[in-house]
Amino acid sequence: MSQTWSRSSSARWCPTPEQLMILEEMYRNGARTPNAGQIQQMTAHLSRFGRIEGKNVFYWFQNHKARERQRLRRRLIGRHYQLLYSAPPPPPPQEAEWMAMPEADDESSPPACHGSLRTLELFPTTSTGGGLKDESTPSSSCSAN
Amino acid sequence: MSQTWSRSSSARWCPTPEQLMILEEMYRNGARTPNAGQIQQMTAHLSRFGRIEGKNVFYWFQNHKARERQRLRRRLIGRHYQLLYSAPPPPPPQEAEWMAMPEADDESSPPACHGSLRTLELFPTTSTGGGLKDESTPSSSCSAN
DNA sequence: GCAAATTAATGATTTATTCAAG
DNA sequence: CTTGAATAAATCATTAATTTGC
Repeated sequence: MSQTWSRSSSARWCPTPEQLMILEEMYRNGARTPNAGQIQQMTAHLSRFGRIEGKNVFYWFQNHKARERQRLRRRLIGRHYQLLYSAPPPPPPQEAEWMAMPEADDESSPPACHGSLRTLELFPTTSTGGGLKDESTPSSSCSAN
Repeated sequence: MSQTWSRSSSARWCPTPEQLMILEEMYRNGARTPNAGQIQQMTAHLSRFGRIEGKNVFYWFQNHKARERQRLRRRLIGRHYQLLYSAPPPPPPQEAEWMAMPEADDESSPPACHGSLRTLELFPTTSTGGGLKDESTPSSSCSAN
């Protein structure tokens, strides 16, 4: 798409310092994925400092968020886990009854860190709810939704 | 409580990048609520990359599923509140109205900087409701950063 | 000091997910 | 099982920094 924007219109929006400042401020204040209404307002106000459209604001937040995350991720990947084993059986049951858990909470380990690898081998995990046999799993056959 | 998990050995399982990747891959492949047999297999394979127990796998799936759901739910409800006409051409090149997002927030958890916030004057919500207009300062000097 | 070449940032598009509805 | 809604991730493309040679 070599759009020969011979015209003067910049091919793409270029934020003015003021706009950028405001955007960053909003981001710092928690704005992460503004909705249509918010974007409209933001755009309306930002346009006082230069030409800007809603999509620019939308994209800006998308990119900013994604890249911020990306950077964190990269800096964080330097961390090697491998803390080794921790034998003591935590509060939960052993591997024989844990399946009995009716309701697992929803706050324990935030799967945060990601790694970088691109080769996984999965065995046919057919979750057809009948493929495998559950040996000891007593009651509660947690039926998937 | 009784156990004084000194430091080191994290009291709770901490997935290695490889394990996390494999788990996510399995999730993507459809595994949502693996049964005992499946969990055993998964655990067996995952243990090649670090210490892990069946309950860890079980909990991981429970939490992952629950969080995905929660996240989506949040988006949808946020949308429901002001989903009047929000058209969705954010990605598309066409410029019209763009999208509608849930609400501002984050889950990626930026390092910190949340605590005290500051009274950011997010523009007085004056022109609320339609005053969409962007145009002013045609050629803005692109110079930021 | 400047201009071409190279690299780094970052705006804009496309693609792949997710869960929920029908 | 298929489709709808809405991203976020991955990718493309263009602008700005910088590096280099003169």
